[in-house]
Amino acid sequence: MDGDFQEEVLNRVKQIPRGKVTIYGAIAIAITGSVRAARAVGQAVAKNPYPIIIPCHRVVRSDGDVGGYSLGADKKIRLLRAEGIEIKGRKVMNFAEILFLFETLSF
DNA sequence: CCCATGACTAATT
DNA sequence: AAATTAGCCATGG
Repeated sequence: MDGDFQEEVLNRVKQIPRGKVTIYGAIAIAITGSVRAARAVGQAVAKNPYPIIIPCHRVVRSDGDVGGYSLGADKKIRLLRAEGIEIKGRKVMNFAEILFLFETLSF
């Protein structure tokens, strides 16, 4: 697909429904086809120009840890809880239940 | 073009 | 189960 990697990332982030989360690796796979670009995805969302508006707080680590946030991890946790997501310590509860993954069109 | 950086991961200890 | 480690990739200097 076209253009800018960061733009692709933000487009995916916008698709994450309220009350759910996805992981960096899932976005990496959706865009590049490999989980290896997960770290680059983190770099991209770190520069998110519109936190909250673009819900990058719904992107967490593969192990269920909330991960980082430009406005601070604690802010990220508050936002997620406000959306009905339960968090214990730094871990997302019911992880598998609320995990959102992207479509893999196979023709 | 080479090098460092980081909101990551998987594997290992 | 928590901490380390090496690997990977898109940026920016």
